[in-house]
Amino acid sequence: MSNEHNANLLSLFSSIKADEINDGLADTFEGSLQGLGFDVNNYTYNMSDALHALPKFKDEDENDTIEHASTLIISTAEEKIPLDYLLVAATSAATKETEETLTYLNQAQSYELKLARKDNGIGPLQSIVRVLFHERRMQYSEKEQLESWKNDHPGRRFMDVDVPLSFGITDIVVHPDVLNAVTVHWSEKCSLFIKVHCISTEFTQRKHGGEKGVPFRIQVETYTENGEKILHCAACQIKVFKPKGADRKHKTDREKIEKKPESERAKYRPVSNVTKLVDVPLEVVQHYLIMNPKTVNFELENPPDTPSNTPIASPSGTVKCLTTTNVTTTASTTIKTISSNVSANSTSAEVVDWLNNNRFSSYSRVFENFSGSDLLRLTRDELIQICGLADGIRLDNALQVKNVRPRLTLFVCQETRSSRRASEKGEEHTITRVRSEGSLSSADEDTLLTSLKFNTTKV
Amino acid sequence: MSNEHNANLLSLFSSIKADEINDGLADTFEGSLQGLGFDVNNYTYNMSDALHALPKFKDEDENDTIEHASTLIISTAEEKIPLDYLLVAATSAATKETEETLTYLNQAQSYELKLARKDNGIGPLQSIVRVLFHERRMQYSEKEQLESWKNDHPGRRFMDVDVPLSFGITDIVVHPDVLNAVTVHWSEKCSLFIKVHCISTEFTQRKHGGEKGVPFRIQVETYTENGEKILHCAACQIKVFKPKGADRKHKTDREKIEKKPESERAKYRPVSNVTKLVDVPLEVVQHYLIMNPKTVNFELENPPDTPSNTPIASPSGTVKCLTTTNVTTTASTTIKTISSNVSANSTSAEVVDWLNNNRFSSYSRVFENFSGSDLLRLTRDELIQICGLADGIRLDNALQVKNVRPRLTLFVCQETRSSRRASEKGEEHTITRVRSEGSLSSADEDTLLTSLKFNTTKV
DNA sequence: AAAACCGGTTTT
DNA sequence: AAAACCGGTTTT
Repeated sequence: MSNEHNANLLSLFSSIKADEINDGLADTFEGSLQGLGFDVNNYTYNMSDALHALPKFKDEDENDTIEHASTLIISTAEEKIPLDYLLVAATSAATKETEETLTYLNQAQSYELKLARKDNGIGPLQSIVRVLFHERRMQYSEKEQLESWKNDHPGRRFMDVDVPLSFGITDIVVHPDVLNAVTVHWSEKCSLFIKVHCISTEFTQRKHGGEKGVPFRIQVETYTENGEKILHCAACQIKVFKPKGADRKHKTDREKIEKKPESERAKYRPVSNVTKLVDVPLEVVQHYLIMNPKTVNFELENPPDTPSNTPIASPSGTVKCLTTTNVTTTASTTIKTISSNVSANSTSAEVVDWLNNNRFSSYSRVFENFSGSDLLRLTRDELIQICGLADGIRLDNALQVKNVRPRLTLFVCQETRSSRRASEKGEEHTITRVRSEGSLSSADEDTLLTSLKFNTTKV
Repeated sequence: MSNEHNANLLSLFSSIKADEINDGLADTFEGSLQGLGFDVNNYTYNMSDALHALPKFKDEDENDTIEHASTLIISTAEEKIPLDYLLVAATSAATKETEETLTYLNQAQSYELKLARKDNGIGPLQSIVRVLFHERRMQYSEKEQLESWKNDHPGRRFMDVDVPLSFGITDIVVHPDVLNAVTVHWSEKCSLFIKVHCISTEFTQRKHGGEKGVPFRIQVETYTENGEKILHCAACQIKVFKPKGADRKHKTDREKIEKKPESERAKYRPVSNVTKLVDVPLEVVQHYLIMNPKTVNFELENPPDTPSNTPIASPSGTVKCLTTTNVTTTASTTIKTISSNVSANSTSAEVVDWLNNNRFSSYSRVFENFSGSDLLRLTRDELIQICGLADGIRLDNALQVKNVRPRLTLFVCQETRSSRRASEKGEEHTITRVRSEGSLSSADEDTLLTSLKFNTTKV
């Protein structure tokens, strides 16, 4: 709750020598974090590289001890709020005990992600579910990778939530500019069904077969209801294959392990039908911010129990959001582009008016005899055929948006098709209210801005 | 020699019903052509589809007999000028006797292509060596495929001749706009060492591993010295793999065949260390012209011995080039862009002048202290680093051109680097004169225009 | 759904 | 240079 101690973690990092982290810290970490299933080297390398990337990093500070950093990370591994995230998908048989778990997913297939709270002390929560690159190397170029993927898959998202299947959620928020994350509001426990659309081989260098796919991670961060403070974070490593690819990979993994002698086999993790997301120390979450120079800070609750004489360890150190202005501006611009809308009751004259008012005037002749329902009946692919790729997608998106709240940076996910699908299946769900109207508090807005800052440099 | 009978083969094709060719003609052909190693169905399908593509094709002409076409093709299979082309690369073990030979090549590796004349009756020859798509489907979109490949590989050619290794050639002509063919002049016999840079998987639909690569063909056409008349044509099917891929493919083919029972194995072709190019009836060569509506006719010698009452079979029927004007105009435009040139003796002032006069003025400051030899010493990659991809390649190309003959559509290949490489190796070659000066007769020009018309719609 | 194929890539 | 790996694709 306290904002008075704005300790900037960057100032700590600038006092640690990178080589010392690489050489000595990994060993120190390993014993403490291995039980959590972390690839410790991954994090230390990340941090080392992040330090190199920082403009203010100074080699002459090498006299400082590394105890600070060590204390920092280990201390925050203690959980203050017990939360559990479980991905219902099997782990690979080919990962050793010393390695992080690896879970194979099929592209666009729905997998259940269970979020559960194990205490009763606090109110409703909101969680951000992200698909990130698992490797430092890729995280550095995340913005470019996302941008390039966006160009190759116009109108597509990195990940989606299968809303009709999901339950226990009071709200779900999908920002159209943040392709790799969604925010869900929930209370006691909930199940999200997530679909990942990007596949691991799309980010390899040559994009030809034969290359190992790039690993992603699914990361869940949980914040207080107002989104002001991060409470908890956990993640698991995944690889995403073309449909059926995950099954085949599981099979070849099994065959590979079965061929090994018993002594070798003992080194591997037992396969599990579900993947438990492993806690990420909240300081490590900072790492993703460091990756991106324009998204510097975020707010922390339960700060590290570090001695108060270290640069970072102000007892309740919270870091206030900084550069929110640009984000808000850009987002509200986006909103304007799809402000009013066509309904199934619209006449053809109203359709033409709407087209003209929404920069689709070059298509008003094409659609001059279309009623609202005629237009709404067109599929995305048909719209693309008629209007071309870019405008077709834009028109489809515009037609799907039901209500738009001005001045708000959030968008509603396209519930119509999903809901229809759900009722066809006759499935029952607990509250799966999709937020489509009403206003948000400024606190809500802050939370999403935090979300934006994690994953994009310019929105 | 006679130009008086300008029988247009297209007029014949428009009188044949496509279905009849598909249904009956293949059988008729098979016996006659199988000995030549042709995939007869391939040609008949090609022709059938070509007919469908012709605007003037008329279904009501179905009363015409198919005898004409049958006679036409078989009669021209008789060789009038005995020529032999041999590609020194092994055939696949996995092709059946009923199938055409298939030869695997590694990308960018030099393979010897031996051209030999078996008579002494005629003067010097010129041959066009092309890399084409083997399949009808791909041939239809050849222009688009080439264009797209060009964009993905700026400054690269489909195929090249390794000039230092080659011998017996009196001249070699590489047109910068025709990426998939070269013209060589020779007399008795010669050996070209050809390198193919495009690989078969680059033209599959998804470009991911797992897809069978698209087959190409190497086709050699030989013309009279003045290039006016085609004497002979032969081809072989190839697949091009990334380096070493051909060797691996040969190995897996062998393993695949060895697993089969003897009865099955008998159906396969014996492997050969060399690939003999199989004669293509000259009328079939027309097929490639039909593929492309803008490149209609070419000149024929030794016309088919068909009855004179058929539309096509004028006894010495030659077809005169038609739409040469566009080609010539465009080509001479190209020439202007690299008209004057920098020599090793140029002063830095002359270099700047040249840059300014050749639309490189934005780089004249960068190179203001470069003498001609300084500039010429830069590698292609260095030029790209300095000027960016497009201009770097353009500058490299411009600098490599030694002499430019105005009004001529031919360009000299870049002999400097190759020659240097050759002398380093200390290899001996017979006359490998690269044409770099002097003028060409208008007959030469005609030949190359023919070349152009085969492979490009707009030059 | 499972198995085989395919050819680029990486390892040995 | 040869063998194994990799994961998308095609066949069964």
